[in-house]
Amino acid sequence: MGRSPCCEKAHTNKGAWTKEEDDRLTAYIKAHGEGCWRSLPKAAGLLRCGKSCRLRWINYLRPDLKRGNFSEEEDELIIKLHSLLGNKWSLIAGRLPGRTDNEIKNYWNTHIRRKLLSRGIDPVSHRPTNEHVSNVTISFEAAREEKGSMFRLDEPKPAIGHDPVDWGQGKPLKCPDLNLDLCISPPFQEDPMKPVKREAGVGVCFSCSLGLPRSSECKCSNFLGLRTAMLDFRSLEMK
DNA sequence: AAGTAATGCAACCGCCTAGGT
DNA sequence: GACCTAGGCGGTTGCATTACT
Repeated sequence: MGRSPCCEKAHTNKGAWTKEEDDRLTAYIKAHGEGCWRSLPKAAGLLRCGKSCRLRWINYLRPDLKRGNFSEEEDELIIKLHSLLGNKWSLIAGRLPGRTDNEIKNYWNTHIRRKLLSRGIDPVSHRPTNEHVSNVTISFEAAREEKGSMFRLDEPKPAIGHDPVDWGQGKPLKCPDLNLDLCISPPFQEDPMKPVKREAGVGVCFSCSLGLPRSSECKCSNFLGLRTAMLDFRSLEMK
């Protein structure tokens, strides 16, 4: 059994909005403000789903929207933000006043993707498409979105420069997105001819190397079994 | 001029999450 | 903690327009 639909589909219009519907929605929101999208259609006399009203208002009817072509600066900012945030269109839109997530998403898919590909850049990874080295990008994006993280990207955009380091109202960010342009190489060995000597507290037991829960006898100092099992940071070369 | 393919974009769909009970 | 609801988001679709043959 699935969720109940967000509205009564049998009695709702679908497809393109008419001028009259736009006028009704605009007039209602101007009079009563945004909010309670579920009940809005009925109150405004619209045969539309609440979600549809919200989308129409946010994407096309809001008075603060900037219509028209994207500038070169906006292009570059979108590319930069996408390289940091990925497909977080709403967050990207939050940094571009007057632009909506839907508009940016469409613009990305129709223009910027092609632009990057023509430059020989992969629009997903933002790396040259002919790059053969296996790269690892370590991002704190996921952690950042959690409560209590060092800073939040969904804060209102300060009227400072476009560089992410400026987003903290001029204060240096404690943890900007970490993109070390790392690549994986064989594990570090001071002298490849010497056998590796593991000191107490440095080596890992078998279970830790597999990432299994630590046993009571375990004296490993590894971090989630990553020290030698997966990520010996000494072996991550800075490019 | 007509037919077809490519493109752009508005709108929808389904999932996720936060907040309330 | 479980459940429900509304709002929000990203992916996808479908239609109108434009470009090409």
